[in-house]
Amino acid sequence: MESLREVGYRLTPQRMLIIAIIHDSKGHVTAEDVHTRVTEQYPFVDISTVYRTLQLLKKLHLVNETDLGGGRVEYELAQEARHHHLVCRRCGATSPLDDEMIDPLRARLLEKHGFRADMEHFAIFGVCRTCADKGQKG
Amino acid sequence: MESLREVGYRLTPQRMLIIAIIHDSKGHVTAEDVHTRVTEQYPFVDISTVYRTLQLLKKLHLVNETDLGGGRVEYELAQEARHHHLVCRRCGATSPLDDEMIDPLRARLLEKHGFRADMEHFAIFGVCRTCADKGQKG
DNA sequence: GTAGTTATTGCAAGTCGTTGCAATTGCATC
DNA sequence: GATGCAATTGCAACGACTTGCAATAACTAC
Ligand SMILES: [Mn+2]
Ligand SMILES: [Mn+2]
Ligand SMILES: [Zn+2]
Ligand SMILES: [Zn+2]
Repeated sequence: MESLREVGYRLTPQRMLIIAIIHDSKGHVTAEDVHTRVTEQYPFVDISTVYRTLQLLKKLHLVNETDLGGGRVEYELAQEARHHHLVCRRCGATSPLDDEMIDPLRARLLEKHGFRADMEHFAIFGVCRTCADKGQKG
Repeated sequence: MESLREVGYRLTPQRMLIIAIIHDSKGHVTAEDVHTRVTEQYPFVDISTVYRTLQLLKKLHLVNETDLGGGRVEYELAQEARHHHLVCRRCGATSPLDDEMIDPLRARLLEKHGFRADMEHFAIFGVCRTCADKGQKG
């Protein structure tokens, strides 16, 4: 919470509120979600401030940003245990995916291309088992 | 080119032009690129028609859509050989990535989760070898 | 505590992309 | 080749997010 100041950023009431809200949120929130909750306590905060703060927290790797295809980007506290999401194009269901599933790819990219891939919080689109079964596709 | 009609869509001059432009383009183009070239030949086509046509071609798996972080989405003819892109967050360089690198992940997702992942044209962000070397990070 | 410096904010305007709707047009049928 | 109907288009309005800028306020030094 004080970490912002340690890295040379100013600790404003807006930022404190936004950070607290992100911490209190279970799972993903949109910028609009955050803005709604911020203005309950501090009515004059502009949504652009929320967006700018989220960008800052993302840059500092304190939050992850992901587009799960819902029309608005989602944010989440950067967890200890990295995870990702599978998103079904048919039914819209999302299920979490352990980072171990994609870690081999990260290793391969580093080994073969010298590329240090972030892959902090991926959304992988496709068709879930349930929908594939329904479609009799094999 | 006639494939649209075969699948039950109407073949309009706008669509024919847009498809021809995508075919003639080497590599990625933005909707604005396409619109600019369309209006050179057919001045009254609206950009919303370009967007709608690109969405349609994407749905039919004739083009791939990807956000490489450049502020506008890029489109590309769906190639025979699938590929992806590595994008360096520091220098902005992008390099193509053979699908073989991520195919094992696709297989693992199907095997362990029954999930048929698309992963048609991924953008993977991170730090390229050159930038990592410059930064003396190991 | 005051003053000065500069980051941050709120606001308004801008950008990229999507969408509702009435007018147009492709295409099937006669 | 005329008629009818639904798909498609152009246009304008909208939605999510970003950005320029002047006013404000956090921090630093006294
Ligand atoms: Mn998540
Ligand atoms: Mn490509
Ligand atoms: Zn599903
Ligand atoms: Zn680089």
